[in-house]
Amino acid sequence: MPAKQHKINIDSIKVSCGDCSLTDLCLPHGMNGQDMDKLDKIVRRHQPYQPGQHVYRAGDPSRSLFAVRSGALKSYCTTQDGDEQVLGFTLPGEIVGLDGMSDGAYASSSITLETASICEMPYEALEDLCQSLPGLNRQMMRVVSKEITTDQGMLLLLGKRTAEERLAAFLLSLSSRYESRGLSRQTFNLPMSRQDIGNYLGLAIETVSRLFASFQKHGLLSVNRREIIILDMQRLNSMVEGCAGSSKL
Amino acid sequence: MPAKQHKINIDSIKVSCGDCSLTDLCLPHGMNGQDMDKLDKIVRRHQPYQPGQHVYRAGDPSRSLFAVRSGALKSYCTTQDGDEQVLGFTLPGEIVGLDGMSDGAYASSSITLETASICEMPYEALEDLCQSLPGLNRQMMRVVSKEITTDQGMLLLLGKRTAEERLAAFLLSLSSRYESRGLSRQTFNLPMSRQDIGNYLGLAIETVSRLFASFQKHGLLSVNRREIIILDMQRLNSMVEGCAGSSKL
DNA sequence: CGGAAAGTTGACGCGGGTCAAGGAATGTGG
DNA sequence: CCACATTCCTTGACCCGCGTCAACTTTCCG
Repeated sequence: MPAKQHKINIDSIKVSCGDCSLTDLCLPHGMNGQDMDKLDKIVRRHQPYQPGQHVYRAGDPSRSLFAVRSGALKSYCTTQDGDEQVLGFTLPGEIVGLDGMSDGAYASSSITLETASICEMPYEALEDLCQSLPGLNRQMMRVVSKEITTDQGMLLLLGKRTAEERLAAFLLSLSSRYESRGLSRQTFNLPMSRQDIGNYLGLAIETVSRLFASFQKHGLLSVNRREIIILDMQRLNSMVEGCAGSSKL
Repeated sequence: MPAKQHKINIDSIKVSCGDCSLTDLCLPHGMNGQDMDKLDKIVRRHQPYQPGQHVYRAGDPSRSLFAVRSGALKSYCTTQDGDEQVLGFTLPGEIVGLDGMSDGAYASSSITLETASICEMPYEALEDLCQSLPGLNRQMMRVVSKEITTDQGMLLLLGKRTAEERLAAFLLSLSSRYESRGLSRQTFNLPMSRQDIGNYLGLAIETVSRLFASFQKHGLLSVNRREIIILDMQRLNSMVEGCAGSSKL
């Protein structure tokens, strides 16, 4: 079975940055063909990651950024007393590994939640490329800056919002992110467990479960295990009104 | 009075990046004299900001980073329903304005808590300079990346820690940041109000007040309004054991 | 001196955490 | 194919940390 998978996937990953449908979310935004070729050369395309496989771990020497082409990742860090804090989820077209650029090692870990294909971009090569492509430099800054505002939106959520508002904001964030890559914004599958959701939102798993039940009871959602159907986008939106950064959370 | 202040301060701000004692915290880290001169040329040195004066506001077109030379800033954003979320405090040697690089406008506001002298560094000039100084480019990425890991440490704090642990972590963060710029790590003055602390840590102002009283009662601190003396660094540390990113919060 | 802003302290109640028990889906070996 | 275990999720009962409300004190500043 692994052998067969290889064959299939070697084909499917033979894609250049130019062909990738995620361009406007990923780094090459606004590049011309020639520049894209250069970027294309430094990107390493791995065979697909298995579910539960680490992309990198906290403390690993950091050498690359990773762009998700398909699948989903969970970023987290672990405290000394052993428990885990989920920092975020990465969907196709999004980038992880930014937190490794400060001191040579990743500050967090990143693990796949489902089978994923991922592009690796070594820092050094990116840096060199930035020297010749000012546009890339700016785009990288934009990505990093976006990450900061996203995290800050999350701070607001955790500091000021009720459990209900947090879950609503979380669902709307997923919805809009799926929509922006051409998928349905009403219907989608959660790639992560209740455990992960609760951890991420600073809530007990039981609270998450109760809220899903409550949302369903009030006609906001239809929930079946990990399948979500948003029935009343309006009211869901009104619950998080005033929350900044609904973009990615 | 404003006139007099002007005179005093024109003298005190006549300093080049080379002379600045904050070099290893600020951008010029590891630059040679010639490179420093170039950076020096693009830095705009303002006359001191008055307490309560905005450095920039959310929504303003973003053009520059700002390095704090003395004083202290508060960064915050405002929700649609009017309330404020404090995102962080900026001490001398630290930089704000990173969240403006993503889409041409600042996502947060920054205001002085006390009289402050601040260096302004326009993005464009920095970008140009990065083309000729690869070291600066890397250093900027490091600063931005650091900001991300800091915010993520804060997410952990808000998501998983009790009120007690949050305040302890906050005080230790201030302590180590003051120490790293040559001040006492035991004794310092809080530049911010209880209001700001509570807002930042996701706590009610009354809770903050009670915790200060409790810490004092147990011999951890001496608190007198905004003057803090840390009496038992050991035990304070043991309260936040396991929290990541105690560096800046 | 008066009025406002900042900080402290006590009483009370609720949101959501914790504990416990019980489904439902998926995997595993016989 | 079925017993059985395991993981994930749900639901109920209880209770505690911290937010809310309110009264008071202290400091600040004209």
